[in-house]
Amino acid sequence: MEEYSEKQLSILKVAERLFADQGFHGTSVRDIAQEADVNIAMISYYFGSKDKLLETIFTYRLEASRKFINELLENDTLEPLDKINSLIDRFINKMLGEQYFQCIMSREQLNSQQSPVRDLIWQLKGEMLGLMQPIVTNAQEAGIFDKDVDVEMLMTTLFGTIHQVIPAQHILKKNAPADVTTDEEFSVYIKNRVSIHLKKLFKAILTHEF
Amino acid sequence: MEEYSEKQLSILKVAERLFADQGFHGTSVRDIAQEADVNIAMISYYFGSKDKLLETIFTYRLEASRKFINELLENDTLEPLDKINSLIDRFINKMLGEQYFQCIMSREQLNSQQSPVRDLIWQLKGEMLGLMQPIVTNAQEAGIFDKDVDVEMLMTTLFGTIHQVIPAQHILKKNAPADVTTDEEFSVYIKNRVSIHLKKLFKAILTHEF
DNA sequence: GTTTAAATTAAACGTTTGTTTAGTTTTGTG
DNA sequence: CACAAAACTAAACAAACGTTTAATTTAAAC
Repeated sequence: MEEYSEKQLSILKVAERLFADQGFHGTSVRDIAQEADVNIAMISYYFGSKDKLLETIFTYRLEASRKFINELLENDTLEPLDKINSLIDRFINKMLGEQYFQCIMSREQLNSQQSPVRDLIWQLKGEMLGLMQPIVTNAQEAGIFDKDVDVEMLMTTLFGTIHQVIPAQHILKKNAPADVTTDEEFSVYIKNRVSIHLKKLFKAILTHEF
Repeated sequence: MEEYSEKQLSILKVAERLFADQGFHGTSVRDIAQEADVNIAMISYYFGSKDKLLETIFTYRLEASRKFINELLENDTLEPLDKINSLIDRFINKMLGEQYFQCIMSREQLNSQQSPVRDLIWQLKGEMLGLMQPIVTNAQEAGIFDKDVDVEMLMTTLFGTIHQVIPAQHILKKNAPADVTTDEEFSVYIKNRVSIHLKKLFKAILTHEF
């Protein structure tokens, strides 16, 4: 784990935003350099290449995701459903808190030809499945959760819903209550709405209660 | 609605696949021309430009989607839940049957700067919400569905789950039963698995039954 | 068979791409 | 101050990009 200078962090931040908004190939290093207010050559100088820059963003973000997963594992005192609910809220907060990166992930996971970045994505997804699976299995054996649950599909729904909410925010903003005006208010509003929705979904499927 | 020659259709087909696999900016017109076995100049000759080519793919596919929606509206004799189930199955079949195009949609809906293509996507999504909303509302008034349902989020989950399944198929293929070997068998298997999952989800949320 | 339009081609167009070079400035150290 | 290493810059690089041109072949109509 390296440390990055302010300038490097500025490049990473700008690159993440532009890659999210316009795609990797839709963003030129000149765009990045201009918005980050650095010389073009600095990007190669710091990160080696444009590809390596993307990889740097990924290792940087995914390292944080690993920490995030390990923190989730420590909450071992909660009831199974509370554990699931806590997990849902944390996922929503994490993913909506790094929307630019999640956009890049959405894009990169679609690439057919395998790449270092693509491999990292699916490896992490596997780890997240491995996080939820035992919680569900244990609760099933304790007779708390329904036996007949497709956990892999449930995770797909969790990620899919959040990944779908991110680009849909323009639309959701229009239909939001009138008292939601600022960006911060909307952020709270949308997180809460997704949270309620997903918790209801999971509870219904896992416990057959409402 | 125009008719396209075999050569034009060949270009459209190849372009759709490559745009899905590598992204729009990640695919060059030379790539498309080579794989479609036509001269590079033919793409501009037929479609005007690379951008127009993408737009052509969209108008072509979205026209079919409109027909698809109208067909759904005709099934007016079914019970509300059967109507929802039919809708789920048709969506799964449609979207998994045109996976390349759905990949392109997944990518393009992430673009921040508005474009003809982006507008078309969200317009269609609005229409699909408008398709499901009355079904749910009517059943709610008849006391068949739960009053407290976030239909917009439910649609988000529907699309999100299917859009997430598409790139996850490599992984899901590994964990598939041993008797699923051919591509056709896997296609049936995965459609069925998603169908069961989503129907269960919708039934639980809408009717509080299992 | 001749003529006219459409289809097709190879080559070239001017940009833009990511990257590198060679030179300059800044920084830190003895 | 002197000096070496790091940081930074403007310019140039070759390659790839989407598009157009001008010439040629094919097809259709009379």
